[in-house]
Amino acid sequence: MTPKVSEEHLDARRRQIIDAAIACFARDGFHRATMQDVCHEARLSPGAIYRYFSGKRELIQAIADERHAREAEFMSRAHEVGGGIEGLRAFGRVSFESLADPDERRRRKLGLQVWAEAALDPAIRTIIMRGIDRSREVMTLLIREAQERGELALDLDPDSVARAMLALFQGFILQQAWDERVDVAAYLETVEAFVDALVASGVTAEVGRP
Amino acid sequence: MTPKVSEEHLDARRRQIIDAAIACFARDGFHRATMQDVCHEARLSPGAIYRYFSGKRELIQAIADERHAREAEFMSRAHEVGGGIEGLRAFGRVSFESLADPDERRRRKLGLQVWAEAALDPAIRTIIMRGIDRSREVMTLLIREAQERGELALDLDPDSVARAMLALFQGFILQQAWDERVDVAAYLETVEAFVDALVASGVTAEVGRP
Amino acid sequence: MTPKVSEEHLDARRRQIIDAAIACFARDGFHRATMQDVCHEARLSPGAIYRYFSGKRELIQAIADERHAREAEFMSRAHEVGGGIEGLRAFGRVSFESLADPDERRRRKLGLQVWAEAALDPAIRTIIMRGIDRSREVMTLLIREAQERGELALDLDPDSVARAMLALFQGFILQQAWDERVDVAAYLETVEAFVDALVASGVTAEVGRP
Amino acid sequence: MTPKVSEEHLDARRRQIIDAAIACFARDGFHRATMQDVCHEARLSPGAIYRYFSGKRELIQAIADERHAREAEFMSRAHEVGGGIEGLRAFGRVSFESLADPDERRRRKLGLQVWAEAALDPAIRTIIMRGIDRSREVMTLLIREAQERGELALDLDPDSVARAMLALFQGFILQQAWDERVDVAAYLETVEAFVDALVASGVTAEVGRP
DNA sequence: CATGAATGAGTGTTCATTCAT
DNA sequence: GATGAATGAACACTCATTCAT
Repeated sequence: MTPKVSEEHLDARRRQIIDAAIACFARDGFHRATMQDVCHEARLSPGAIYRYFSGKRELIQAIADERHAREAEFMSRAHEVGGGIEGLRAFGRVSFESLADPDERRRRKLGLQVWAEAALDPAIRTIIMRGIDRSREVMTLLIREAQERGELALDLDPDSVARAMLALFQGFILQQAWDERVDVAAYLETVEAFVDALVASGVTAEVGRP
Repeated sequence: MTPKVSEEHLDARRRQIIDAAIACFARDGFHRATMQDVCHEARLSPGAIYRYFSGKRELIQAIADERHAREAEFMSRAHEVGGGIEGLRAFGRVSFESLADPDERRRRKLGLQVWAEAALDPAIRTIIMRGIDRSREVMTLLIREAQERGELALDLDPDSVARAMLALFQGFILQQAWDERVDVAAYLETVEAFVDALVASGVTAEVGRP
Repeated sequence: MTPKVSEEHLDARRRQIIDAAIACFARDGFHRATMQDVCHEARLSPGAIYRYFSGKRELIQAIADERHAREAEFMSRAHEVGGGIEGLRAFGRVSFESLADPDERRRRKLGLQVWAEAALDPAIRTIIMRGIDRSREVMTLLIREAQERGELALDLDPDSVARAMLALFQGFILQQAWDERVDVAAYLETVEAFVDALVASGVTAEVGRP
Repeated sequence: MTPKVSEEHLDARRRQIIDAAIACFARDGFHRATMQDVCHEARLSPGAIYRYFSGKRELIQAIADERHAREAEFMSRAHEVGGGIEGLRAFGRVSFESLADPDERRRRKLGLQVWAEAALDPAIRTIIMRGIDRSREVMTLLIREAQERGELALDLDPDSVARAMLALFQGFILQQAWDERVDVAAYLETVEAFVDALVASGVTAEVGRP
């Protein structure tokens, strides 16, 4: 009647399985990787895995969920730093810096599989959209703040700018998934130059007005 | 004695099969879509399809190849318009305008599957990289031209800028794959605002120097 | 109404197809060799082949039939030479000498496929049994003649001796199918020594009787 | 925690599958018999069978391997009886007596399929040659022994005689595969008469020499 | 709780055969 | 007569999932 196994044990098992699944899915993709592969990687039997997850689909969703939670964490950290342009910059820096970690890079590669799956499976889409929409909202907020502070031109559509900032990150993830050697630092510098230019032109425009 | 069907017939069959495959793969993904699905969609028997393609893998590669060819066509069109910033702008416009076509949007959605596959399968990667690297090279060239003409700041790394421009496009494809309702026009306007800002700040910097 | 194509043409086509089939079946076996293989080997289309043979099965049967005819020819040649032991010896020599020809060896290898098929398919069995039973009958006859002439002991069962002589040939075919290097001449010599011994002991027994 | 089934269970399953395969393959041949047939015969699912054998090919090889092991057993039994001619005779008797068992006869019929396959597939060839070469070596040894003891003429080539003895057995297997009704006892008697004759003529020759 | 043997529907693919041209 | 594109019923094999132990 009372739980025979501690809560920690259960959590540890879940972690063990999710980590194994991440390893397998990142290596071979969701569809080529088999549940047997995950079992071997986790050093667990199929029965054990099916005790924690109802099936492959749920395992994929759990992984997508994890990514979303991590994304949300980045969000909050960015917001702590400050508002307006400064917050936006912090957000970008935090995001790109994470790509230096090879472990995170592997996760991102898996993230690409999730993105593709999201385009086909509404359940996955809902999960990842929660994270991405949240990011966009935070950025939209920061952009509006920047506009209010006069750091950014008022005629820019905050939502589109947020989408563009997001695209600059997502596109880089793609390019890095295909070729590990791309220079993160140089790219980040360029992204910051974009922001600088946007700010500069905004100010100029402001100043230029009578 | 010569019932050999015409070359056109053969080409038409190939098209028929590829179109059916695109429909199926875009709907269900490469892995969930079965060859039987493709057969039904193409109203052809398995044997017929295997006469034109050696297997599912080759079908996927043929589709990836097509995308690459289409991409290359966009390239050349952009280059015709002009050099420097003007060429870059044309390139963006042509690319984004294509996204208005619902048929092209379906293809882009499938393209996302190809991107994910490319991260796992070197053969697919090679195919799509041909197209993407070509795009990047053309853009890098246009950016260098713009720098020489004084349209763009000299301290920008042309390759990274090209990557960023590409990312602005790729990221948008992603976002559109998840939510069809995103506003293409507004996004394009913002991307152009980015370019304007970059040009403006480059000129200013130039002018500002003694 | 009148045949547009000469009888010779038809026969030539049949030969062309059978030869191609022999080549393919000897190389890969009946089951692994495809009708397409036969088509390529014969430089003919499937439609053409199906005009001459109703299917793969009939093609196999036609090949088995050919072997039977060839076997029957050996028979008659052996009988021409003479009766009794001399005929038996001639029969053996003719049979084994044919194995020196590499082309015939290839045919024999195919013959092994036919033997295996005969154990499963009554139609094939009937065909090959016609040839083999005929051989046995001829040999039984020769053995009886030899017994009547006092060349062979009377207590030998003619049918069993014929079976044994046949087995000495068939077993060698098998061994040669697995290893081409076996020494035909040495083997033939041994078989003849067997016959000599049989004759010698038969004579001795005869002489030994009061 | 330890639901790992016993080693015996695993062995029993292997047997169950091999027996089912033998039944199917003997009935329809390797190529006409489907894995589904084997599944039904074994009352097991495809997945279960593929847990024990990697494919149809391995199943065939396992069956060939079994035959080889059985052959080797006959060998050793024959050798126990004695050396020289007596051993050779024992060898023949043991081999032919086994053919009285209908179960063994079914296995021999399947053996014919293996022989045919061996002529095409080097892997199968290697397996069966191990058994057959071993038999030949043992027989060659016995023949040499017989020659040393003066039981057999010295001018006989031991290897060829061994081949001939083997052929007498193999050829009979063939003939029995096509027609079950052949008289094993009569044939064995004839084979023994051959050996008697060989011995008699050898001794005579020996004695006849000054 | 965990195991892993077993399931069986479903996969990509083949190939003997047909038939419009 | 001949062609070869097309058919479609199998085929060998896989793998997510279950359940007796």
